[in-house]
Amino acid sequence: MGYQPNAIAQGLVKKETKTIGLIIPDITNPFFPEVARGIEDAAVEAGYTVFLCNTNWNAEREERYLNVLMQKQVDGLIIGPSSEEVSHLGKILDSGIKTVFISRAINHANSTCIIIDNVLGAQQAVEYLIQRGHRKIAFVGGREDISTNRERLQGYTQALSNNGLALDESLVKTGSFKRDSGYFIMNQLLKSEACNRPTAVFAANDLLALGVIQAVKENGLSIPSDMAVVGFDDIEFASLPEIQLTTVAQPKYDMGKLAFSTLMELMRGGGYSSGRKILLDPVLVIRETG
Amino acid sequence: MGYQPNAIAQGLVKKETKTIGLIIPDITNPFFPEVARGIEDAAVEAGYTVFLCNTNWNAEREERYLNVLMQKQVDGLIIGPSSEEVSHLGKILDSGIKTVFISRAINHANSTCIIIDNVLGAQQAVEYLIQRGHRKIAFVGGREDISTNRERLQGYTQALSNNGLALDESLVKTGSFKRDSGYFIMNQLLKSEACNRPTAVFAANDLLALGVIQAVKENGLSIPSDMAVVGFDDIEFASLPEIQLTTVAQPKYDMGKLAFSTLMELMRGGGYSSGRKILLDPVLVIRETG
DNA sequence: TTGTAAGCGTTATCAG
DNA sequence: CTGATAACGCTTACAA
Repeated sequence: MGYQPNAIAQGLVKKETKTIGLIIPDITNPFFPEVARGIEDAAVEAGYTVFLCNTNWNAEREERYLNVLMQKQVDGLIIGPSSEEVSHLGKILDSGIKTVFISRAINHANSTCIIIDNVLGAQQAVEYLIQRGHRKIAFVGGREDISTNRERLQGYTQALSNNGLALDESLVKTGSFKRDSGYFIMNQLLKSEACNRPTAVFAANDLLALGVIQAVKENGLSIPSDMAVVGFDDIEFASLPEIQLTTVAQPKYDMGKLAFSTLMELMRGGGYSSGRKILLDPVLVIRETG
Repeated sequence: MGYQPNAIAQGLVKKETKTIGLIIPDITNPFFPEVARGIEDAAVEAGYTVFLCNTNWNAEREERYLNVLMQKQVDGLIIGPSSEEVSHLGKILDSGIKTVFISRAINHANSTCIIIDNVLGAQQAVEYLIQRGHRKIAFVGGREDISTNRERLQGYTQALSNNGLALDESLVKTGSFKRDSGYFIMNQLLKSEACNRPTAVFAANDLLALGVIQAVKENGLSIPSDMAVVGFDDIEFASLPEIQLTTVAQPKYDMGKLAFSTLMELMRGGGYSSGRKILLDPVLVIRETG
């Protein structure tokens, strides 16, 4: 007869809200909506509502969302951390609220996280480039303080040294994980004498790669003959016929599903899964830009 | 001293949760993240937390989210409806919860909504195509039962009749608002005899246009000489140098900000803004596909 | 089986 | 001005 139970009062007594919070750094990067969809599909199926919060790579905003969600007694949290500044994140862990980290680990002993093997992925990408004959390969990265970036950089340097190539610091540039940053960095890289220029670029994500490609084309060079470009993530647009970006694919949607089921285990009290690090395998998708 | 007020108990007595719900049909379509960001930025500034829910164009899921959000006593709701089936939406309005509809109006007397003039936008796009000499222009639409689609179709037919062109039913096709749907429809359209083929396509959104373009290219035709394509929305990827999609732009981010400030007015009890329909102006962005 | 009372963590009100 | 207390709407446990 039109009666709606009041979930607030319910939550007060049951100490369970059938609600989880999802915090991501950039809803505008197609990578995150894809994992969010995986999480949401799994959550809906299990009777949960997910509250998606976007921090815009802003640590303050992240902390604020964290507090609000905790106050609101969400039963669990899935966080794609926007910084390595773990002081506020550590507080969460210690407060006992069930949390799963995605896409990047944080420095906390028993944090549960689901990440991709960034080192391996980057290494595969760069080794592929080397195989194709490239010797001067640039690294165009995102934010320096983000582990994702550090790990992909590590894979890059590892691939170089595995193949007896020296690391040229002038070919390593970082900015933010956005398209305009890739565009800006690549334009800088192209300013140097033609003989010192890289012949290939490994970009730390697809958005950066898209910016790199734009800069390359605007400078009258063609891809991949003058400049090979490889990205990371395999967002949907990477497969467009006009783009055909060679990139390291992450299982985005499945990562989301896995994140929720792992959180579910945690919430059900399966303490054994706490502190678990789940490492997923990347796969290099070869298309036409590199 | 580490004390966190319990927002649940607070909400119970204060009947205010400093929380709003945002329901959108497809987080995977870059159009929505962009408006969500506008909403979120405005909300955070005003001390609100926004709970983003993605219905996947699924009316059942929409209703479910609606109920949960109502139970949770969100102070307000911003909804991008995923269907015109307003029975459950009407219930919401009648329950008195402050609501702003975005991107499509619903059939309810005093609903407040922020929409773009779809008829005008489509008309501009198609008239541009006619101006460029096209006589056989196809309409590739999204879901038939969505007003957005109907209105854009209406603009299309209006542009034709304004210019003394007959409406050819065989050139009007609808599916869903996704890329694969555009791809599928265009392939069908290209099956007909070359002489009956359209020379231009107006797609009801950019995702569809991207699918159309893919089909056209795979059939060995070039754009825009063999087939001109115009989209709708102006998502970020439309401006990529490889894409350069001609499209009808919507002020996505500002639409989000406006949606929140309008909701704020409603929540503050400014009854005068209830039932208001805010109609935004589209602008045709001419690039290289048409 | 049906009904009543206690308590969840706040805030707001009303005596003192 | 301060400190005790009712009330918010529900669930659950226990008594009738």
